[in-house]
Amino acid sequence: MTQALIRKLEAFTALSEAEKAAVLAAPATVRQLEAREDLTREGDHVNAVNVLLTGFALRYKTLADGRRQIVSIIVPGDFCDLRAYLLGGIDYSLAAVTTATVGIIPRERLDQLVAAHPRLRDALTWCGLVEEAIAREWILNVGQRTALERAAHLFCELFHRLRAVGLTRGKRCELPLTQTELGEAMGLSAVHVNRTVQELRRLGLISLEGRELTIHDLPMLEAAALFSPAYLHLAGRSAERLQRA
Amino acid sequence: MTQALIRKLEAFTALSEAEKAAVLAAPATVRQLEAREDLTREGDHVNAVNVLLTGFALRYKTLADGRRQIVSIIVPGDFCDLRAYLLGGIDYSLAAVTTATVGIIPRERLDQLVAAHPRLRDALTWCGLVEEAIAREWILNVGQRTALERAAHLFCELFHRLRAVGLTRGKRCELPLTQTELGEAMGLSAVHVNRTVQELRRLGLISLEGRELTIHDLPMLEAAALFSPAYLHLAGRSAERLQRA
DNA sequence: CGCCGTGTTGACTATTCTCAACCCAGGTGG
DNA sequence: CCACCTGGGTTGAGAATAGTCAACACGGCG
Repeated sequence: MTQALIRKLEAFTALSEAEKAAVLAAPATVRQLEAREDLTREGDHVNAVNVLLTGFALRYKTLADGRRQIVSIIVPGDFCDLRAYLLGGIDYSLAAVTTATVGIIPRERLDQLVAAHPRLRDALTWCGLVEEAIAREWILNVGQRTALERAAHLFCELFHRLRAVGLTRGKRCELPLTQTELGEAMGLSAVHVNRTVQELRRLGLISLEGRELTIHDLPMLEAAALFSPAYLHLAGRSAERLQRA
Repeated sequence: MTQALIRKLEAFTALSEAEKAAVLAAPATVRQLEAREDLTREGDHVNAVNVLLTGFALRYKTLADGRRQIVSIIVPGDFCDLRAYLLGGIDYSLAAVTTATVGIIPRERLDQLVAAHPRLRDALTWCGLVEEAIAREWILNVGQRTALERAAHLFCELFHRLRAVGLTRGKRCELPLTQTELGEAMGLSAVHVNRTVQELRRLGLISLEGRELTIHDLPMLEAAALFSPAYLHLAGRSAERLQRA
């Protein structure tokens, strides 16, 4: 069930069988989330680390008057709150989009894990760095890209991330967000998202129907998005490259 | 010279004299940067960790056609590239705004440091989490806030962060960014920044002249910005609170 | 059968951008 | 010592992107 996580970690470094087994065994319990259910609210304090196993989730922040911004999309294999137990209180909320399952790794268990398998510590740190890199790209996205570029970019990112954990089928992948939610992720109104998506369809770049995204021409979509996958750091095995150096 | 860093870390946990001494001694060398000089470029690979000791710096990303987005403002005590040696290549560039000095901590030295003082490892991880929290708030900023709110928010954040490391004098602090740069940080054009700053002045909330920012009424400015300092995680000593729990 | 959530469309508005000009202070070279 | 040049800040006018409001369509579910 933590397959996706292992697959992701292996983009950083090859894992031994013992390490893989340790990761697989890490979650003490698994929790089921209903669609729309909150896992965490702003201000909560956590003492475990949650890994998303199946489904989609959103990390979001709200303003006092209700405006909401989605600050990350969480897909299987992603951590919901890596190391967040070090913070006094969490600064975001986290909600499931679809029904979802999360693996709960208690803090002590994580400590044991990295003590027993030192390379996993680096792997987890790397996960945090990638998350941060994605956040930076999102700042660029909302700050500089036009609506069309923004939407195209979001679709490219999601597709690459899902492909990295084996959740694409050919040119297709799941995309269970409503247009309102897509708008909250891109800093656009729902109406404008609708028109923008239609434009991408009209250009023959994508189809989006029934919670499923089809990318007809990924290179073209990437060009339209000014997308370059480097920031996802999935290109492979940076740990190994380091060793050789 | 790493005073600011120590001060910041102490917002997470009280440090022993030995730990403070270790942090002070961490930088193997100090490098001087000219105003506008790049420390890092997209794609670079680093094998050390740089701490900003004096001056201001910017982390930024660019689009193929030249659009530029500043993704973080780095003030004394902040890391320029914490743990970035784990990445295959860096996904951002980093430039000094003013003349600046950075302390260079080689990777091995950092490893020794956290091995000798385990609590410092958590402190550094905490720094990374705070950085990430700031990035999330910036997504919210560009995604949802109006131009006026955005500018007010940026000023509030900077003031709080500088105050935390002892770099404010009463209601004043340095702010050496040009209006063009402020625009690149907020996703606004330089012209619009100008009009927005004037509006904040007209409201009597701030003065901004000669690279110096004065906040006449911080509570009012915070209200105008929908600012709440929780995300900066400076409220103190989360490590201690954890222990008591 | 009717309701609700989501997607779609049109008409109008408004925030923000672009372009272009101008000002001013500080630094440089003659 | 002064002329000039440059980088930043400021202003105005017009254009464009994106937002708002309101209505309607459609499908699934109670």
